[in-house]
Amino acid sequence: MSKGVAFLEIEAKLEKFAETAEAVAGTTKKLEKVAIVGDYLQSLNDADLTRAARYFAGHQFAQNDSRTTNVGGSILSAALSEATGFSGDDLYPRYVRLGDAGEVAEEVIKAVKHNTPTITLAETESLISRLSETRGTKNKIALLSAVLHRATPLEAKYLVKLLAGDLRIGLRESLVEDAIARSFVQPLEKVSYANMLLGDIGYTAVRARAADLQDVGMRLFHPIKFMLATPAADLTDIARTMPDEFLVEDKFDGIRAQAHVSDGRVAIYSRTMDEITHRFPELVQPLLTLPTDVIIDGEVVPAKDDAILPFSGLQKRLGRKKVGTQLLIAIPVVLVAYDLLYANGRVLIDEPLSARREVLERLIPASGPLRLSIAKSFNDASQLDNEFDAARARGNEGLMIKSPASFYKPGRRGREWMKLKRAIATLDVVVTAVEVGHGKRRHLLSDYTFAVKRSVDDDELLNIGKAYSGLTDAELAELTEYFKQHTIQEFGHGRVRLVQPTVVIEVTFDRVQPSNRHKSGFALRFPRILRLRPDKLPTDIDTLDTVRKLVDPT
DNA sequence: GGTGTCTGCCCC
DNA sequence: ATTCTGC
DNA sequence: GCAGAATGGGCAGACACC
Repeated sequence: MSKGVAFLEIEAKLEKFAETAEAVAGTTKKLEKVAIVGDYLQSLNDADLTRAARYFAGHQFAQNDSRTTNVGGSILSAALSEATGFSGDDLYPRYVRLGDAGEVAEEVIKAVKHNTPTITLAETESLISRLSETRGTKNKIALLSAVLHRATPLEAKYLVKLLAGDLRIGLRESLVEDAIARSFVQPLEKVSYANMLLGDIGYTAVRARAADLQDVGMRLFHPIKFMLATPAADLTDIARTMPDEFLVEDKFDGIRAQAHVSDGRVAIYSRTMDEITHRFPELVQPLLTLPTDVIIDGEVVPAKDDAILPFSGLQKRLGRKKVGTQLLIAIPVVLVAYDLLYANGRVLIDEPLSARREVLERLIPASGPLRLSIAKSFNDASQLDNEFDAARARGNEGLMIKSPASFYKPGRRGREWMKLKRAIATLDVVVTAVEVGHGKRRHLLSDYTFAVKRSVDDDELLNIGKAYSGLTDAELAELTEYFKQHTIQEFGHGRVRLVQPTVVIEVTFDRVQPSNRHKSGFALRFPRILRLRPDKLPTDIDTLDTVRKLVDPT
C-alpha cells in the first residue's frame, strides 16, 4: 500500500478503468492519452496501480509470469452467449459489423441487462488467474459467463478486450511507461529500463511512485530487450546510412536468443523474453564452459556441423514441453553469438560494437555448438551483392550490416543496424476470396486469398496464400467496393466472400513451402502484396509449375 | 485411441 | 515476421 | 523516425467429440 495516502485505499472499479480507456480511445493525440492514463493511475492504491498499468499495457499477467488463459474468440463468444441468451448466430453478424469482440459484448449486454457497476480490478485479476488454472473449455466458459452475467456494458467490453489480448485504444506499453514517468515525475528512460528488468509494468509503476528506481540495474537472469535492425530497401539505402567502414555478418534464420551464464547456471531467453532454455539442452554445457559470467546475444540456428539446416526443422522444437532424443539428433542446434552485453563483471551495452566484439571474439570459438558469427569489415556497399549471394549459399537468410560505433540500444530498431533480405521471386496471382478486417478495418474487405492456375492450359485456380499488407487504405477502399459488386457467394454473414477471379495482383514472399493449408499444396512465408496488376488478365497469372520451381528443399 | 478445433504477451 | 499511417 | 495497428504461416499442446 502506498505510504500515508489513506484516501487511496478504496478498491478500484473496472467501470472507472473502462471509462478511462474510452477517453484514451477518444483521442489520437499521444500526449492527451498519456495525461488521461497518468491522472487515473495517480488515483489508485498500489495493488490497483499494478493491475491497471498491466491492463492498460494490454497484458493479462506480468511479463515475467508465464501463465496464459488459453481463452480466445471461441470461448469468449460461447461465454457471451451463455450470459446473454444470444445465440452464436446472433452474435456473429454483430462481430462482422463491429469488428471487435469487446464492442459486441458491450452491445449485447446493453440490450439485455441493467446491471450496476460492481466488478473491481481485484476481481478482474482473480478471474484471469482462475481462467488460467481452470482445465476444460466448458469450465472456462462457465467461469467467464458468470462474471459477464453481472457486468455492465462497459465492464463487459473491457473484460472481453482484455481477454482477447488487445485493447485497441491506441495505447501500447511504451505510452503506459510514458504515463507512469510523467505522473510520478520520474525520467522516462529510468521507467522503461526498470520495466524491462523487473518484467512487470505494474510493479514498475509502484516503484516509480515510490521514487525507487535507482537501484534497478542490469542483473544476470533478468533478460534485457533485444536491439533490432531496420530493413534495408537496397544497397544505396545501406550506403547512405552506414559510416565509411561497417561490419557485415550473415543473417541467420533461427530464433533470436539471449544467453545468461553465471555461477554454473544458464538461461536462454527468446525475443519475447520468455525462458526457452529447456528447448535447447545441448547448448547448456558449451555455455557453462565459458571462463566468465556473460550475457550473449545471438541466434539459435539448426545446423549439423557446418551445414545450416532449414528453419522449418527448428519449428518442431518450439513450443514443445520436452525435446526427445530423436529430435535432438534429427534437428541439432548451435548458438551463433554476435554480441556481448555483459562480461567479466562489466556491463558493455554503452560501449561501441567494435569493442564488444573484441571481447566476444576472444571468448567464443569459431566452430562447435557455441560459435562466433563472422563479422567482416566493408567500406563499399556495392560489394554486398556478392556477399549476399555467399550468405545465401551458406544456407542463411541474407545479411546484417552494423555500424561498428553502435551502442547496444535495448528494444530499439535503429538504422545503426540494418538487415538485407531479398525476395526470391514474385508471383502474379488472382484474388479468389476476400474477408472483412478487424478494428479500424472493420468496414473494409482487407484480406485477400489468392490463387495460381494449375498449368498453362488448365485454368483451374489453386489457392496458395493470403495477404493484406502492401496496399494503401485508398486501394483497399476501392477494392472493397469492387469486390462487393463481384461477389459470387457469401459465408459467415458476409465475413468471407468468394469473388469473381478477375483482380490480378503481384505478390512477393520470402520463400515457398510445401503445406496443406491451401489447395495448391504450397504456402508462402511472409506473403505481401507488391501492387495491383490491372494490366494483366486472370489468364496471364503464374502456374503451379512456376511455384514448384521456387520451393525450398526441406 | 484417433481426429478436428482452438490457442499462443508462440516463433518467424 | 511485413507494411502502412498518423504524429 | 517512431509507435501503433492489422495482417501472414507453422507448430505443439490441450480439449472436445467420435
